[in-house]
Amino acid sequence: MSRSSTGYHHGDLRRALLEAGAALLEEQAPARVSLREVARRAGVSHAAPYHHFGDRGGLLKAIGDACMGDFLARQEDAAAAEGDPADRLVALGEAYVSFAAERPHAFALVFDPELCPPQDPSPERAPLIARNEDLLAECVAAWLTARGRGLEDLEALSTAFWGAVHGLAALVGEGQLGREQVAPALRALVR
Amino acid sequence: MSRSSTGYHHGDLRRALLEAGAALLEEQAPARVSLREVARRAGVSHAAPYHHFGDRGGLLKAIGDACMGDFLARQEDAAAAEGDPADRLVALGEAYVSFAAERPHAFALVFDPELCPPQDPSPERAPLIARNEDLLAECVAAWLTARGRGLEDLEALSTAFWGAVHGLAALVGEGQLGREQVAPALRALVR
DNA sequence: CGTCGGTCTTGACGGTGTAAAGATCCCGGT
DNA sequence: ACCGGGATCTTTACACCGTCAAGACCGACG
Repeated sequence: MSRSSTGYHHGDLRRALLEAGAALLEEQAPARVSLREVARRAGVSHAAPYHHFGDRGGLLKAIGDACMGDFLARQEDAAAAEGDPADRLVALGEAYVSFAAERPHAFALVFDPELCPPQDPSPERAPLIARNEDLLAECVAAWLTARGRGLEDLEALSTAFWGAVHGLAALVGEGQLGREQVAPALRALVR
Repeated sequence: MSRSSTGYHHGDLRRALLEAGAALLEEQAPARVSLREVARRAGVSHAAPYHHFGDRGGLLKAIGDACMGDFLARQEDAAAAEGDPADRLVALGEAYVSFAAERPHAFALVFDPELCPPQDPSPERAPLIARNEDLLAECVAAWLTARGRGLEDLEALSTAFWGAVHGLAALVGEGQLGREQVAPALRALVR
């Protein structure tokens, strides 16, 4: 079960399909990545993917899990920086937005409710979501205490900040906003 | 060119297709509304739509224009209410979000960059967009002056508020957020 | 009354997702 | 050593989709 392709049996088809699908996703929107094209790029027949992922949704969901990992990793890098809590919050937001700007289709996939249903996420994805929520709440809490405010509004402010950051990211990813408009908006938000 | 369907010539096919498409959009995501199903529901052959809309994208774009009209109308109703500028801002946001919650597929269509490109919007849509931006800026400006602040941050704060409201709407429409989480978040935002 | 142009239908093509059946190969038990 | 079972991959087939080309139909205008 190694990497050698012995002709008939591929050896590592699952990974190859995931990579081909991810590559395709960088070029086209999730709705446009087709099972058959992914199989074509992986050099196998169009029905081969069915053994590893139940159907098209399964493949896209698995790709979405990988994208979610990248997405979280970028946010953690940004939030790991030292500095003023307000700057950290802005950095987290800019990381969120920059992912959506640079990989709009991956971003769209991660939040596609049909492909990646937020209810009962995959076992691989659930911890990433939890970690992301913790990261957000932690940054907001640090910002609150740095401003001498209590934590009674933590939840409301966390979802508000998530909303703001997610909205800016979506608008940039959809081409409604220029990327240069994001930083001023974020700075205005954290006062 | 009236409403009678004389058997062969429909008489008002364009409107009928728009209505059938809009109805289908209430049930399914934009990616899943098919030209053929719309034609089926309108009682015509599968190629009939091509005379009125160039292709599938044309039909979806026209439906999207209508949805944008509904969307703007709802925001204007909300912002027309009297009261504290902060409350007006919250009301505008809740109208924005409630549209996304009640008609998630219409909301998704309006902001779909492939179907409804934000660059060179249709002549029917452009004034709606402009009106919407004015409405937002006006509400934010009133809120700013009510709080005794100058208007130097108007643009940044307008896009920040747009982002927040759009993000909350998207997250609710995608099922990531419960609708009951929105109002507290909005109130926390306007302080 | 004829014919002309717009409206709608029919039929075809290539692409898609999916299911069923067949081919091929690896692996474990004898 | 071998051979049989099960996993992997291919082939074939079907229904649906968007799109195009050709034809049928009808209203309107000469």
